[in-house]
Amino acid sequence: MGRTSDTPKKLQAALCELMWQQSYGRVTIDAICKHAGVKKGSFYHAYPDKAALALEAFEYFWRAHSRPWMDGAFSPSSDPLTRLSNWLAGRLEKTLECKELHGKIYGCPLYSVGTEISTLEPVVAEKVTELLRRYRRYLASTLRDAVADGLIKPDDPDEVARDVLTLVEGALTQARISNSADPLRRLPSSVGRLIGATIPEASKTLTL
Amino acid sequence: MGRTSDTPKKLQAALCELMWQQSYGRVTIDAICKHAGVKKGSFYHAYPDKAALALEAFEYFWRAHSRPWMDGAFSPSSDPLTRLSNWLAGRLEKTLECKELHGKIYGCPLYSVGTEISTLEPVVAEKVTELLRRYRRYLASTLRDAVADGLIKPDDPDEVARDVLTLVEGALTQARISNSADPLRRLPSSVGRLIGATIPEASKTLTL
DNA sequence: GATTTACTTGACTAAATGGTCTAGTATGAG
DNA sequence: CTCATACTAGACCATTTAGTCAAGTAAATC
Repeated sequence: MGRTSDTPKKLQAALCELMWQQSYGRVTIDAICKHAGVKKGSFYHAYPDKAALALEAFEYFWRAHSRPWMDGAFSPSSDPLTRLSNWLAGRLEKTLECKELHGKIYGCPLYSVGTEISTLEPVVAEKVTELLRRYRRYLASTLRDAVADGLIKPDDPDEVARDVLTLVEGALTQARISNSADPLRRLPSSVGRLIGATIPEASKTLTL
Repeated sequence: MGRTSDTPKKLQAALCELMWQQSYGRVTIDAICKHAGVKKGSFYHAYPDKAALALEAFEYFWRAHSRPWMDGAFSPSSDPLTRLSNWLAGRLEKTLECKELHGKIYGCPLYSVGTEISTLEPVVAEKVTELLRRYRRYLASTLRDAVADGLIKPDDPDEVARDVLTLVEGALTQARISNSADPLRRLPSSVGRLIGATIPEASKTLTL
């Protein structure tokens, strides 16, 4: 009974984009509504406050962007090291596209927004931590495959996966701060150093 | 002529601490003034706005905290790998102290504030980038020494220094988001993996 | 000690912002 | 078709916030 609505989805997408480009704190409720094409009354009908929306916005971000993209890049149909190459090359490419479009590098919302709200909204920070864990699984699985294929030494793959993710997220953050893609360009060789292997050159034709 | 004043210094220290614990955007001018024990008129006499103060606050942070501490940890009187060990152990120790005191891990203000303001205050972001460069110098110099001492392989020390800093800053960010010191505990072995050496156990008695 | 000038004070303004409320509207179920 | 109900609209209010200003105060220099 009653009507249905895609207002929540619109709000999630709006907050997602705005807090990624600016910051969580800088995005006002009015701005979210305006960007989503939704009136304030509808906002407060859907969510009690910004934090509640943020919680779902991160899940939306995962469902709509991260997961599909990660599933493609980390498809077991590629060699383990090629998966890593795909992943890194893809992030660089997307970053460059974005810079072309907006003149600014935004990095990864998990880290940028996560740091900002960690003292303010612990619940949202926990969600971010969970999403980071999901990312890590792709890496751990890939590294296990690499060990199985004899491509890297059998260090603890879970430990190394953590390091790789930390390094990549760190580089994305660096890229945002300095508004330069250079930290990302260095990643293949850096990650290679970390796992003790050579990450293959990215195939230019890859589209994901 | 006229009177002198330590208002700027008080404001720098206040913003430094507040934006580190919370975030740049969340800290209001009133809060800074209150925390510094300074009235608003004095604030605007000293600085045109928050960004101008932030610029000097970061320099204050460097002068008063980072530099003295880094100079101690990276003293060439220690072995290169011991310097790294000192550095990592010290950050962990400070982090744990802070958590004991405030119940929260704050990470590194360069990354946390840097990400937040990068789209808003490019000038401040540039200052952050410069400070990160200063950090990197300690690492590059240490790695060069390590190569000279035959402790690590002669990879490009500047490149590796970048990676080490990125990894450490990434771990600090992770620690802040998850409010856990675990990412920092893993650092010695992670950094060791990255540079291809074993970082020695930290000497517990070290005070810096 | 006089004087000049840098600094301090705190009340004031205007704008932005989070949040509320009531009247109205569309739509799914019977 | 109609009715119950989830949703929408947007004016409205109370606070918070950045920034101003004019009058007052302290100290460095002569």
